[in-house]
Amino acid sequence: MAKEAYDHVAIESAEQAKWEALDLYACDLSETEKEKYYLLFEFPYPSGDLHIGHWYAFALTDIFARYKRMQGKNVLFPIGFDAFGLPAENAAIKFGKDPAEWTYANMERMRQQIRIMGTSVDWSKEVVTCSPEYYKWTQWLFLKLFEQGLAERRLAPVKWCPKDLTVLANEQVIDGHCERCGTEVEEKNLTQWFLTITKYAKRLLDDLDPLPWREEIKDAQRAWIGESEGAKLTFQLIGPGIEPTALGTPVVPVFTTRPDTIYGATYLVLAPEHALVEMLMEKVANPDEVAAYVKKVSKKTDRERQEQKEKTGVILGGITVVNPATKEEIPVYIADYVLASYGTGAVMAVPSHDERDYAFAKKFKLPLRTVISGGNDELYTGTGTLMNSGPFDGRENLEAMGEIINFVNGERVTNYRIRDWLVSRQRYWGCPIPIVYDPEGRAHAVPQEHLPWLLPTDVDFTPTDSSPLSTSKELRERVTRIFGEGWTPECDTLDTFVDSSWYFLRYLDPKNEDDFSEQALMKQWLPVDRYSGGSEHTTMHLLYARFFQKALYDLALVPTSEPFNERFNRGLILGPDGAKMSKSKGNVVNPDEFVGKYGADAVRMYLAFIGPYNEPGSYPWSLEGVFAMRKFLDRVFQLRERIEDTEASNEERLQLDKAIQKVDTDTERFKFNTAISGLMVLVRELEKQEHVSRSVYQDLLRLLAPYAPHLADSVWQEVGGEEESVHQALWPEAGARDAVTAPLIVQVNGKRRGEVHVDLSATEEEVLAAARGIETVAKALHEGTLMRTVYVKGRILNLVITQI
RNA sequence: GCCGGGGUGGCGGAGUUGGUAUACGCGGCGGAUUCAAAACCCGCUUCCUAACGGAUCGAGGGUUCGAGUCCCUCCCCCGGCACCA
Repeated sequence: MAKEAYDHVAIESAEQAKWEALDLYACDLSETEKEKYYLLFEFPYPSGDLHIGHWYAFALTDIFARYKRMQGKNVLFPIGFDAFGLPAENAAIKFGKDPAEWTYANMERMRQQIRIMGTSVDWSKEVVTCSPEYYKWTQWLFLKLFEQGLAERRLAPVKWCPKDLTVLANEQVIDGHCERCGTEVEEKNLTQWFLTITKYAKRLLDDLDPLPWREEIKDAQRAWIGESEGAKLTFQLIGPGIEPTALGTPVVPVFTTRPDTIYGATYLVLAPEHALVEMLMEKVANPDEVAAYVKKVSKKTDRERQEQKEKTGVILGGITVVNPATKEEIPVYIADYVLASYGTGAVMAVPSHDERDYAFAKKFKLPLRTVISGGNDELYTGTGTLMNSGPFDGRENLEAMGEIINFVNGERVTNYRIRDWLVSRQRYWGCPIPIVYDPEGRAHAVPQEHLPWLLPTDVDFTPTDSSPLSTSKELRERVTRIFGEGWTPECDTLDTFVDSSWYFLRYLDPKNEDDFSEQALMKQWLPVDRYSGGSEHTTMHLLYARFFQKALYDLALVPTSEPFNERFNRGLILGPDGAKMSKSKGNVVNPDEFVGKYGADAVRMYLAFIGPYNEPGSYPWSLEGVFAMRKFLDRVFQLRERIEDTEASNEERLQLDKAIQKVDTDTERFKFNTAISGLMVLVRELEKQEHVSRSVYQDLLRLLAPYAPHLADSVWQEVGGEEESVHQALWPEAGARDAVTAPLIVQVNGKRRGEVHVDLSATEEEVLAAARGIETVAKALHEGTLMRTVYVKGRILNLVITQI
C-alpha cells in the first residue's frame, strides 16, 4: 500500500457516527425554500445478507443523493423494505420459523449493513410493507379500486406452480417455468381477484411518449401492452339445429388486423376454449372427435402449445360460416393456435397472407386464395394491389382498408395484449385481502374501521392446495363476530407487487394514521424526480406502479398521473470470471471482505468506476480494481500534506475547472465512471506540483465527497473546511475562465501532420503561417498545390493539397 | 420472426454539434529501490516496421476537406416480445 495509507476502519466509523449525531440526512419535507429532489431506488426484499447487488443499487444511488444535496437541493432519499413474500414463508416451512420474526431479524441485520456503506438514506421515512401500519393502507387502496370496479373476482385459468403450490402471475412465469423455483408450471381454474389494468392499457401506452426514459425501457413496456389496430368482423353461423333466436342470428365475431384480406378468408378458426364450442359440440357431425381434441388440448400448458412444431386442430363437421365479403360458406375449425384470451377468441383464416393460417391450411389441405399481388410465393404477408376481391380489385390494400370494413359491416377495433393483473396468492406471508363473503357468497369490503385487517398468526404454513389463512380459527371467528353467522373470510393474500406499487407515496408520510399519505406533501413532492432500479422491473413493477398512480389520480387521491419522471436502469455486477455470480459457481464476491480490507469508500468508488451506471450492462468484478481505487484514495489523502495557503496558480485553476465541469456533467447523468476518471486526472495534475492551494484542495474534496463520503469528510475537517461536514458544503462551480492558447491540430488532406500552439484569436493566415513551420507540412506544400484550407478555431487546420 | 441496444487495445471502458481515436483504470514490459522479495516510485504499452512511415473502431460500400460518430448493405452479441390473427 501507499507510503501513508489512511485508517479506513477508524475514519469510516467516526464519520458515520458524526453524520448520525448531526442528523445530516433527515429530509424536512415541509421545507420549501430549497428546491425539492425526490430520489428513489427500489426498496430491498429483506433476504438477510447484503450482497454486491445491494451495494451497486444503494451506494451508487447515494452518490447522486449527496451530489444533489451539495447542489442545494432538498433531497428526499428514503429507504424501506418490501417485506412480504415467499422466502419468509419458505423459511417458515423449512425451519419452522415465524415468518414475521425471520423478516424482522433480517431487516435489522440489513439496516446495520447498509450503515456500513455510508449511504445517506433518510431512515426516518422508512416503510415496511409487512407492518400493519403500512398494509392497512394497502388494503384501503385496494378497496378504493374495488369500489371503482377495478378489482374483480372471477374464475380464470391461472398458472399454478406444483412445487410452491401457488398461483403465479403471467409475469412470474418465465419460459413456462416458475420464476422462483424453475418448476414447470401447470394450469388450473380458480376464482381469483384481478386488478383490471387492461382498462388503463391505452393511457399506460400513450403516457409513455413524453416520459424522459430510455427508449429501450419504453419499448419494453409498449411491447408488453401490445396495442394492435384492426377490425371486428362478423361471420354468420350455419349448421343443423342452429336457428335464429330472439337475440338474432348466431354469429362468430373475429378480430383481424388485415380486414383487407377478407376475400381470401377460406375458413374460420375458434379457440378450443371459445364460448361457442360447448354449444356447437351438440350439433357437429363428429362430436367425439371434437370432444377428444378439446380435452387433449386442455391438458397442455401454453408453453407446450407454442412448442409444438405442427399446427393441430379439428374440423367442426357440418358447421359453416358465411364470409361476409364473398358470401361463401366456409368451414370452421377448432385449433389451439388461436388463443381464447385475445381478441374474440376466433380468427378468420387467410392462408395466402398469414403465416400461421398458411401452415394450418397446408397441413389440413385447405384451399388458398391470393387476394393481394406482390409476392411470388403462395404466402405473401406484405402490402400490394387487391385481386380476387370483387369491387376492390385493383385498389391498394391499405388505401381500401376502411371501405372494406364498411362493406362487410365491420367496426374498427384496437386490441391490447396486456392481461388483467392477477393479485390473489394462496400464501400466508402477504397482505390479507380485505374482503369477506356473506352467506350467499357475495364479496363485501371490510369496512374501514376494521382496517388494518390483520394477518392472523394461528395458521398452518404447510403447503396444501388451499390457502394457509383457511386454517386460522381466529380469522373465522373474527369474521363471525363482526359480520355474523355464515360470513366467511377471503383467505388469499395480495401479490407483493401490490405492496410495492405505492410505497413511494408512503415515504412522504410514513406515520400517518389517518391517510395513506398527506395530500399537500404529495402535491409538493410528486412525481419522483429520478427512480433508479433494475431492468427486471421494467414490465412488472413499473407498469403496476404507473397503473396504481393513474387509478388513484382518477380518484383525485394523488396529484399526478405518472409517478416517476426519470427512470434509470442499472446493470449487473458479474463474478471475477465474467459469469453471473452464483453460489454453485463459487464466484460470489462478498462485499464485507473488501470493505474490511480497503474500506467502504474504495468499494463504492470501484463499483462506480466499473462501467456506466446509466445503462444496463454487465460488468465483471475485478479484484485488482478495488485495490487500485484504494491506492487512488491514499494519494488524495497524501496530497493534503502539500497544502499551502497560497493563491491558486493558473494551472491549478485550469485543471480544477476542467475537473469540476467533467465531474458535474457526468455525475448528473449517472456516468460515475468517467466522473471518477476526471477526479483521477485532477489528482495527477496536482501531484505534479510541489504545493497545492488550500482552496483547490478543498474543492477537490467537495468533488470527491459524494463518491468517497467518509474520507472526504474526515480530511475536510483536517484541512479546515468551513462547514462541520463536507456534506453540508456546496458543490463547487467552474470559473468562467477562457483558455487563451490551445494546441491546434494541423492536417494535410485529413491526416494529422502535427500541431501548433497559437493564440485562440489568431487568424487563419497566422495559423497557416505557423503550420508551414511543420516539416511534413512544408514538404507537402512544396510537392503539391494548396487548393483550400479548413480552419476550425481551437480544433484543427486542414490543408487540402493536390499532388502534381 | 419482430422491436430495442450494442460491436473500439490483452481486459473493463473513454470519445460534445462529424474535428488529436484508444481518456481513466486493470493487466503486461522495462527501470529505480532492496541483501532479496512484496509494497511504493518512474517510464513504456492499439497493431505492423529496425526506423522513416503506414494501418486501425464487426465486414463492405457511400457522403465529406475530414467519419468510431451521418447514409446504405451484410455479419455477430445482448435485452424485450413472441401462434396476439
